[in-house]
Amino acid sequence: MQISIGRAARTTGCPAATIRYYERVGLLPGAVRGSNGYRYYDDHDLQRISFVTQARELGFPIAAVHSLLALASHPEQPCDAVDEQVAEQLAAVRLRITRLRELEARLAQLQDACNRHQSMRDCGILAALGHNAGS
Amino acid sequence: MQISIGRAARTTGCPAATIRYYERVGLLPGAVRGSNGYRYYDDHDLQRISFVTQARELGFPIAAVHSLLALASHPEQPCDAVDEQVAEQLAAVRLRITRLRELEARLAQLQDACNRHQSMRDCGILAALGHNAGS
DNA sequence: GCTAAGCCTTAAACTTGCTTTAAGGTCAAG
DNA sequence: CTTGACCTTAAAGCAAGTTTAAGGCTTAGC
Repeated sequence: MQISIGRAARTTGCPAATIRYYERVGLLPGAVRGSNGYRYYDDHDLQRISFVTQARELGFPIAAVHSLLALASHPEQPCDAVDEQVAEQLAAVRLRITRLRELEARLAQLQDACNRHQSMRDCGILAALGHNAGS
Repeated sequence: MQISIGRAARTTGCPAATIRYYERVGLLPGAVRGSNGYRYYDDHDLQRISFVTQARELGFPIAAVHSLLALASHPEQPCDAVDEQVAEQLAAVRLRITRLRELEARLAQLQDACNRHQSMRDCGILAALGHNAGS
């Protein structure tokens, strides 16, 4: 069952332009073309698009998705390398969460610094940004 | 007291190339130039560089820093608008934290899905990525 | 049969927030 | 007076797409 790129986009949730982009950067093989030049996709292609989309949504950079795909094409091998990639990505996500929480604390503090007065002259926010108080 | 861009960079922690970039995009006024064409900065300039750097570190997009600077230059006005920007940014950060925690949960699950076996054929990770299990 | 909407094609430019490179002028030390 | 660190500019590169321009296909309605 062959479907056009627009339908593939609606099916997978990955925009058509992005599918073309993934093809260009080698994450997807060149699609089968109709006599009109249109790309057509079957179930297998859709699965691959989903794989890439899921991996990207999980925050894996394009290069990491490349290597996941390469690993996935050798089902005999042990999956240690895949594990490692996941662990790495998990660590990266946790680091980002930590950073963002620090940021959240600073912003909340900034919010407190204002709150009680009306003119910007005495607003703690602008003062805090001015010199490196708060960091 | 005038210092060169390199010293200003070391003092503020903002790389020289980035200071030039901020000047180009209008976050910093054009610096005073020596007869050699070099940029020179005084304390006031350094404060402005710090303001911009701090705001960027807090995740404010360039456009938001622009508007914070515009607001900061009218000290008579009430600071509601500044509050609002901070609140907005805080909300954005909290949203990102939420998203990242979801991501963390999915990745942790993915990690569990493997763990117990050795060949990629049965590895839950690749299976989970293949179709939209796990999402 | 014809037209208009809606889908497809490509290459190339735009986005954000810088960083890096290339090619060259300047300045301070030894 | 030469070496090395610093400064200048314009331009290209990065991630990861998105948007635009200019054009061809296809299909439903009249």
